[in-house]
Amino acid sequence: MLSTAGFAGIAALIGDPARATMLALLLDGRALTASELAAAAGITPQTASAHLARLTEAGLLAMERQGRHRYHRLASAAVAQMLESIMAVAAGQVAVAPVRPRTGPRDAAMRLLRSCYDHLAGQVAVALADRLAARGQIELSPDGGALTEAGRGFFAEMGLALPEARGGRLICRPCLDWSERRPHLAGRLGTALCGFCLEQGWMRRVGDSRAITVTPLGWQALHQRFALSPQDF
Amino acid sequence: MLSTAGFAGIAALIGDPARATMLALLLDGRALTASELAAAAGITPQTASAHLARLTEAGLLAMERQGRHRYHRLASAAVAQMLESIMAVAAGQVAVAPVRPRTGPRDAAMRLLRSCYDHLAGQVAVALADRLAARGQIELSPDGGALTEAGRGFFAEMGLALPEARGGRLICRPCLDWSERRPHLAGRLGTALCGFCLEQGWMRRVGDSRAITVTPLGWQALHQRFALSPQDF
DNA sequence: GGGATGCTACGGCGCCGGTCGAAGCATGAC
DNA sequence: GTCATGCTTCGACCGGCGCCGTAGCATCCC
Repeated sequence: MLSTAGFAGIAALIGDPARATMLALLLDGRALTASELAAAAGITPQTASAHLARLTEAGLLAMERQGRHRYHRLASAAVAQMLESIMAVAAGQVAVAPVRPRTGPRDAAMRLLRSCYDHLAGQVAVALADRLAARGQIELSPDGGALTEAGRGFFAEMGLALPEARGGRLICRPCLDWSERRPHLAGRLGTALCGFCLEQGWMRRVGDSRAITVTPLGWQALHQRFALSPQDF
Repeated sequence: MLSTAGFAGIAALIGDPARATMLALLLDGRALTASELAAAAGITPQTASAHLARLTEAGLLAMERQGRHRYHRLASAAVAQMLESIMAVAAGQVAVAPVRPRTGPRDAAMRLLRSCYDHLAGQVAVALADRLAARGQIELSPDGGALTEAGRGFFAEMGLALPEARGGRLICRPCLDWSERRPHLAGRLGTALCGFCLEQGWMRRVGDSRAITVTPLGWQALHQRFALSPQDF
């Protein structure tokens, strides 16, 4: 077959626990240094260096040098989507397993709200998508989605600049959440909405994790715009 | 992190060349026996048996016994989509590599038209999607897609029964083609269209490969309905 | 029944690759 | 200049896993 070799090679790269941890850490779209990634994966810098070189060589990561630091990030959205789809399958088989692994408070924050490459994921993100769908502002299915005229007006009134897609239609790609197992907003609309929430000060990244917190101003806005309150979660 | 362990485990399973070959072979959605898969992967039946047991255990494959045969197939569409997304990334890095691996006639047939789990892929499939988009019968983007009113009428006139999605909208998920690097029709519409072409005798599966050929009747229909001719490829 | 076929369980061999220690280069701080 | 920091390269160790041979179990044919 044409691409079986490269196919298995890519998967094998992701298959190593240390590399998988680093890739998962980069899934929020930010760029991290080799040292940070090494510490996160629990390996020495020299080992991480070899891993990062292979990942970059394979086209999964992109690297840019800045002074004596070298920042590594995911090479493309296609890579992020691949990682997400693997996580979705992995989460599915966890659900089959009888043992539900103990989840600490850090995981709780991650499950509530987090960044997913360039958009929002977690309970809040799923709830947002649900509200929009219930109001007929978007239409979602496992296979695709669309923004309705009502939705277009809603976002315009909110002050969110909506990029146009070919054909005059805005696109929202559903992204299967590994914790919720429900689709949420990705695509151009998901990216725009995520950026808007951060710019407006509604949400803030937490430390060096993928977790995101909603600010008091954010809860006010979510309540007003989406009828969502903290006690809903 | 919650799912890093299982995440790497899934990828490691796909990372082995023998298992990757078997999974790629099952990507057309059919169920094959352990012996067939062993022969395709170039390993002995006992080795294949161990591989298949692990893949089934992990929830990637489903197995059903029928007499003294045991048929293995992909466990879900989520698994198929995961494999496709990995192939898309793998194909992308091949394009970066300067060496274009030699492709035989079998690969040529695969590139022209093949099945992709439950829908069509390859040059013909991409051309079909292009025609529909150019006529305004569907709207495609890397993130999602939708069937327009014009498209709904077109398929109804053709005699294709269209399943309804929630919200009254039909969904066509774009699926990035590993050979063409362009989106083609997946989702409910893609599945329905693939089944329709096979039922009408427009296309036929070739042997035990994923390749699909267009019958003379099929070329006639493709010319009439989509203005596509064999010399277009 | 006897024999053939499809598949699986067990044991041992061999090797790929992940790991770290030590050393070598860069870049920046002073 | 001298030193410190961040990262990479090299060499060697070794654990894990893919592989097959042999044997055992289930199913079908005659």
